[in-house]
Amino acid sequence: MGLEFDPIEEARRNWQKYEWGDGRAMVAATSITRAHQILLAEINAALASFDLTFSRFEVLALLYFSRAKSLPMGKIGSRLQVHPTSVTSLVNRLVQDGLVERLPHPTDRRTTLVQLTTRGGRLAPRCAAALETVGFGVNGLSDEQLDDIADTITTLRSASGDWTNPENPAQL
Amino acid sequence: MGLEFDPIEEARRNWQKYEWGDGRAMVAATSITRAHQILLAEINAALASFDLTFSRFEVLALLYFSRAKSLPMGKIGSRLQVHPTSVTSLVNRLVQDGLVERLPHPTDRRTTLVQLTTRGGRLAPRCAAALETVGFGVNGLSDEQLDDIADTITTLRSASGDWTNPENPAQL
DNA sequence: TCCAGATAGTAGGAAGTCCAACTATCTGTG
DNA sequence: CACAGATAGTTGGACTTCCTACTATCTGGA
Repeated sequence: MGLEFDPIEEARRNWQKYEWGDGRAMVAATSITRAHQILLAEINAALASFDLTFSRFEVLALLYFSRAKSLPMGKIGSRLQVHPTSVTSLVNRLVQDGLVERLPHPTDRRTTLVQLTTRGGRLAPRCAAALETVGFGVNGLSDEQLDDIADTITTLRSASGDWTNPENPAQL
Repeated sequence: MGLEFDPIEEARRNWQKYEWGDGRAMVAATSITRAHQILLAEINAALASFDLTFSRFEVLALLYFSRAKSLPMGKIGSRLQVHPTSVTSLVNRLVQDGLVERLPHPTDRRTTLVQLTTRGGRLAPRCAAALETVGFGVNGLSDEQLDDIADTITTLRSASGDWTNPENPAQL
C-alpha cells in the first residue's frame, strides 16, 4: 500500500488533536470494519475456485447442518442475520448454480423451502475444508486471541439484541 | 428476530458435530462479520440525519484532518484502505452534495485533488459529535474491551500487511 | 530525445447489504 | 364466518465494495 504508518493510529491521533473524543470507540469500530474487510477478502479468495462467496457458503452450510437438508427462506435469514431480500438474492444465485432448489412448503403456501441438491451437499464439506486450510483469514492470531475476540463480540451482540437468551430474561 | 439461542454458538456446535474443525476460526471470523454489520447499522443510523454514510464521513474526516483540507484521490484510498474506484464513487456523491470539490493538481495533471468545501468543513465535526454520542455502536463494551479488540485486530492487520512499520523491517 | 513502464483516475459490471412497497397467504378475534 | 393484522417472499432501487479494462500523464533509462 505504500503506507509507512498505521492509518488507524493516525486517525486516533487526529481524533484527539481536534478534540472529537478519546478515539477509543472510533478505533475499535474502525478496526472491526477493517478486520472484516481483510477476512472477507481472504475467505472469498479461498472460495473463489468453488465459484462461491462466503455469504453463499453460509447458506449451504446452514442447509447441510439441517435435518432434512432444507429450510424455509425466512429461517435462513434469521439464522444468518441477514435481510429477507438478501436471502432471496443468495438463493437465486445458488439455484442458478444448481446447488439448491426451491420447493413449496407442504402446508403453508406462503413459505418457500430451500433444499440442498446432491451437488450442493457434496460441495459444502469441501469448501469447509478449504476455509479451515486458510484459517478463515485469522491465521495470524493465537487460539486465545480468537476466543477473546469471539467472547467480547458476544457481549456486543448480546447487548444489541442479536438473540434472546432464555436464561437471561433481562434482555427482554 | 425470534431466535432463542445464539446462532454463532449453534454454528460452532454443528461445525464440530460434522467434524469440519474445532470452529474457533470460524466463530472468530463470523463474529467479526456480524460485529461489523451491527456497528455499521448503528453508525449509519446516527449519520442518516446528515444524509451521510460512514464511508462518506470517513472521507470528510480525512480531509478535515489534512493541512490544506484537501488530498489526492489516491491518498484517500490508501489511508482509508479502499479501492480507487470506491474513492471515485464516494467523491462523486460528496461532490453532488456540495461537501467536497474536485480540483486539478497544480503540477501533476494526472492527479485530482479533493478539497473540502465550507459546508463539508462545518458538517464533519457535527457528525463526529453524533458518532461519539452513539459511541460508534460499541456502547455495550468497556474501555478495556475496546482496547483489547483494537490491539488484537492490530496484530491481525499487521500480519496481513496493512501497513509497513518502519520500526519492524521484518514485515518487508 | 523518446518510448516502455509506472502511476492516477474513471467507466462498466458483479456482488452483497439494506429499505420500502407490494402480493399472497395464514390466523385469530369478534 | 369474515376480516384485520401478521407473516412469507419478491421486486426495484440505493449504497459500498471490488475487479477488469481503459485513458491520460509522468518518469527514467537507452
